[in-house]
Amino acid sequence: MFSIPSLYDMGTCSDSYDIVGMLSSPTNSDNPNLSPRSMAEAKAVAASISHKEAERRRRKRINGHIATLKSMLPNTIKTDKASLLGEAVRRVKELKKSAAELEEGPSEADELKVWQCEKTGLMKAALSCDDRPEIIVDMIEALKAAEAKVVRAEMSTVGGRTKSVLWVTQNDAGLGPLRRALKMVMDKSTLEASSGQGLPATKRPRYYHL
Amino acid sequence: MFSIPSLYDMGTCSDSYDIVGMLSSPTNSDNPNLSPRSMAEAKAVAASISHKEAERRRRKRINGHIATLKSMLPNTIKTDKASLLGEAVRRVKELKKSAAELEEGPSEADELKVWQCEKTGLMKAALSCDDRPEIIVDMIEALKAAEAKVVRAEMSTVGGRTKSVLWVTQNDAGLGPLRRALKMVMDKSTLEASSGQGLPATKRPRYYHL
DNA sequence: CCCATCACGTGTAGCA
DNA sequence: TGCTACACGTGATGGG
Repeated sequence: MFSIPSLYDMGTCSDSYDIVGMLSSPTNSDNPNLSPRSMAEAKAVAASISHKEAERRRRKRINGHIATLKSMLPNTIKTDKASLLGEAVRRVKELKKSAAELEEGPSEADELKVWQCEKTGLMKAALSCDDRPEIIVDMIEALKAAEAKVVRAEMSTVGGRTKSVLWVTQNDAGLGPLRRALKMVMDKSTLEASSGQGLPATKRPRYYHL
Repeated sequence: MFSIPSLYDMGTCSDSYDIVGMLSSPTNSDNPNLSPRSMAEAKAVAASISHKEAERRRRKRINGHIATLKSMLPNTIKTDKASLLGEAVRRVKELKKSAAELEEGPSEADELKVWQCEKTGLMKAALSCDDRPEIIVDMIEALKAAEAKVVRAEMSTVGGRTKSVLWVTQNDAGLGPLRRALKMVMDKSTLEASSGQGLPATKRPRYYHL
């Protein structure tokens, strides 16, 4: 199978012991006419040490990165190299998830999701629909009517679409009212988009657009 | 790229040529009266095997984590193990920075920063001040006056304080008007906080609070 | 060719 | 003493 006889059979275990002696004694690099045997061996030795040092450098690079990695995520316990990399994996995964949550922008289709974040205990809501100037005010009013206290919000608008992600403090009312309130906001947005500007005159002429 | 498991992973290629033989042939663990020489050697061999396999497992753990790391950050070029870890460092640093930008919550002191994001080309603004119900409406009006189109916003409120981070499309007006507009919003917030509710009656009685 | 990278086995130091 | 984790040197392999 993996027979590699040619190379090593001859050299037979001259792995390293005598080479140190060769390294210092002959030193015939400048002298061209010398035993080709020792010349070849000297070359081999030089290659070996070069290889050794290269590998050393490589290890230093890797371990250096691992060290900085460990310094920047205060894992404290489990200073284990493997566990540390596991932690790094966790962090990067976390990053990708939270970044994808909103940064990916509003979705093409209208969407409303309301759920409970078991990590923080807060209620969370994500809503994407057509953008319009007063949507923020409508959202504020809807949230007030649902007695929902928003503790954090992220929103983005691109290409006439908008997406909002809300963190709401838990209250006894639960998810239902929050979902209904936001659904009304979303539906109003789609309605106004389909019918050509059908708001009578009761609307405040002032535009609130973030 | 790396990881050529084919050769050694399976039982193939009995890495330890004679040891397996030693392992099975003497089998003197139960026999007390035997050459103590060979017993000691057998123990040593067993220890060596155990050690070897343990190290193998450790390597597999580390490389496994590195593999998942590489799979989840599509670095494409530079599949190098060291460079990969460098990329991971970059990503985690990025995460910590963007997370610290707002998630750390509003600062204790009033603060307004307006700058240019060279990465996205957008103008960015971060503002933290006392919270009040109509601050969002005020911000909207101020931004409209400054002709600033907000393309993304993150805001959080905790303990009566609020912090907002805004991404604004670049316009010829530049950073100045944007800064001035937001400064007025911030100053109004601090003013109302110091004087006990000093708004006349011109204010809309309705509260807009996200 | 040489160079860079990898997986491997081993020596060794801390810890139960 | 056994176990765990680490750094080291070495053979093999693939790409300029």
